[in-house]
Amino acid sequence: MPEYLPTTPYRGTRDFLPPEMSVRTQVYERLYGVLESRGFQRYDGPVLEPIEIYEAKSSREIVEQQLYTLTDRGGRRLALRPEMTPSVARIIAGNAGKLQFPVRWYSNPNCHRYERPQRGRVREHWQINADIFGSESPSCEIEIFELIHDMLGGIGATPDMWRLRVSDRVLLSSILTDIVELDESLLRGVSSIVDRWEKYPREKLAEDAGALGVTDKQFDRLAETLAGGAAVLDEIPSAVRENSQLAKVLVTDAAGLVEFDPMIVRGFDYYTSTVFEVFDTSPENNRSLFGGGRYDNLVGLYSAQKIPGIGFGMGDVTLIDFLGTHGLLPEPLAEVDVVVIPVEADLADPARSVARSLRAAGLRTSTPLEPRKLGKEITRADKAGARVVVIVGREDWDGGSVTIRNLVTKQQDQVSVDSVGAAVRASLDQAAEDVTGAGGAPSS
RNA sequence: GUGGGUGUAGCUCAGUCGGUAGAGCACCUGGUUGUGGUCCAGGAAGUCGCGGGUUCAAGUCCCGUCACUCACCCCA
Repeated sequence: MPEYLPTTPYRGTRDFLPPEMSVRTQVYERLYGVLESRGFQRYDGPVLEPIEIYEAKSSREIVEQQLYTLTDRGGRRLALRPEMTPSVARIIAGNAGKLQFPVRWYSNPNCHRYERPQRGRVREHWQINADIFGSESPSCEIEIFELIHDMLGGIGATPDMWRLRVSDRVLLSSILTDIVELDESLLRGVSSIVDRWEKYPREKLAEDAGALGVTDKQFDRLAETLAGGAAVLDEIPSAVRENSQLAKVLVTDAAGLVEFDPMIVRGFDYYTSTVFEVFDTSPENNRSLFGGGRYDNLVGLYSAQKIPGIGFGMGDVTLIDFLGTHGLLPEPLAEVDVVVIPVEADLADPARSVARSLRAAGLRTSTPLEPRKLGKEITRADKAGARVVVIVGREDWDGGSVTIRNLVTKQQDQVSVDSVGAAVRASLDQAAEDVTGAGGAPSS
């Protein structure tokens, strides 16, 4: 008995068969289209990076528990990238001399984290990253917020399906030190408690805060402040607000793009000001979809230049879950539009010739790779999603014609070889009209 | 790292009181010459997750293990 190797993909990674790949590709292409319509340019980088670029600024959990690491033959310590931001900061720093700042960049890298797979989380995912580098203007925040609206709109989501909640690390620090009157040494620990605020019972939060050294009075003040939401903005000293990118956005028309919410914190250490997170509003998928923020010091790890950045990462797993929850997933694309079927094996050459002219006419066309009975081939063509087959028979061909059969309308016509492209196209258009006419789909 | 659920054909699952495996769908072939979806007939396809134990006998009982999955932790 031979011992076979496993066919399942490595834990937490996925194979994408053509139908799933088609769905993913269609979603991505819409998103790329939106990004490029706003002048974002695509870049890419290596999946392997020196481990140090994560040790410096990513969250501690990522580095200590979730990094895939390896040592190369030269003894260099490397990691599979768990996220793209450190890489893009490195690329920006290394090429700053030839770039015209500010730049708008995007990418769609696969990223790896060693963790336990569950809904919405795997070990390898693809994450669209969109970032702006080289500007401290709050216009960058507005650009990113508008981009998020456009991207979600571009994949069919309506504004009631999601919420864009924003905060600012500068404002949060002020809330914690000026309003709650915490010592600065507690900032990090208490920020983490704020991050978990919605997910835990009050007693648990109080206990954790107490363990850090937060007094009951301070905790109550914190709870009261967070419950007040945006009202806290008025209490924050104006000198602080001048240092907050987000505060500047919130006094413009663009304030309507977001909801200020002091409970938004996010786990990465490198965020310095604006932070934001998009949530699904559906009760069935009530979760954070993606998020990002401003990181003004990350490029500074690589060079003396001060190049601020702001951006976000949108992962494919949560995005596909979101689209599925709201019934927004596109249908997989059919294999081909047309299959050209020779009735006899020795008509394969004519069939390929007809197929070539159909492709020249812009139609996705295939021919059978193995000879089978005509009926079988029509079945296969139908299952492949072709709406038209072209039948190349001996008598027709000798007389300079072929037969086109529309699998949707069942209409069948004999046409001259010269006009086959136009005839198939007309047949496809007719079938499409029949479908939309009968379906009565809403226009929006 | 912690806890729960589930592992039988490609898929969804059944399998009684232990007696060495079934259905539906899908797939392939045929129902005579160049016409699909229905119908009919036939066919192929299973290390019952894996290892051990109990037993004359294990898909079934016991132990272990692995995988998948959901949740926690944390986060995207």
